[in-house]
Amino acid sequence: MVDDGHLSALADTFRLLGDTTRLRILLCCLSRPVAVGAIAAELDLSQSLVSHHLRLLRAARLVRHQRQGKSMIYQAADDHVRTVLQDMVEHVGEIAPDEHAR
Amino acid sequence: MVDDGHLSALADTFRLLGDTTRLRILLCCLSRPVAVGAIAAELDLSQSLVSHHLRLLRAARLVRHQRQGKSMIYQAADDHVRTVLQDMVEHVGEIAPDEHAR
DNA sequence: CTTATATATGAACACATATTCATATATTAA
DNA sequence: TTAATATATGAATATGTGTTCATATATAAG
Repeated sequence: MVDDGHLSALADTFRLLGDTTRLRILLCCLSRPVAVGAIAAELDLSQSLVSHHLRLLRAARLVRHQRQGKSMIYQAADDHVRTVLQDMVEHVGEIAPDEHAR
Repeated sequence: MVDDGHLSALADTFRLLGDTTRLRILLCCLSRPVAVGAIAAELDLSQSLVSHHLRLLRAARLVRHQRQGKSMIYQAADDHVRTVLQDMVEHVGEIAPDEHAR
């Protein structure tokens, strides 16, 4: 399923989603383009912190950005990203009362 | 999409997949049940390390296990886990030549 | 019982990284 | 040009965590 070449890239991408702050940032721009400052304001985070995280999300192609005047507009890269998030949300949401005797 | 209550659980689960060793372990038992020792042997890892990682994967319900004699047999929890992995593999595999033309 | 095998666990260390602070870069307006 | 606004970046630090080693627990056989 995964060759060694893609293994570290795969882990890198998952690890980026493994931080609540980055997750919030990604979720914040999941369905619409948002400026850096707006993300910081909405999530009550420092501009610097948001920018640092967006840089990492950008490097993993989880978000894309474009300049709009003085602002930089970020949004989730594609539906693929949304699908991964949605699937994991469903996994986490599953309650396992008897740990599934499958 | 995600309430605050599930946010940390979501991040925790992603973070677990963000380590190459844990990913290899999970991939190793993705399509069939495998004993701890067999995983360690196949991936050339110490038994202790594999057990530590399996404990974490278990806590996140990414794998399930059952005793079989002296061995503990582990396998991926369900198809949901496989779907998440498959989706992310596809994301990582996407080469974006035009993405750089900005 | 003892012995062997398989797995789990606690502690310690080494390394990675999220956050803050200060500062740099870029764009727009005057 | 200068000033204001928006974002990016480098350094330092504090916290988190993957790994190793030693040891404990559990099952099976003699």
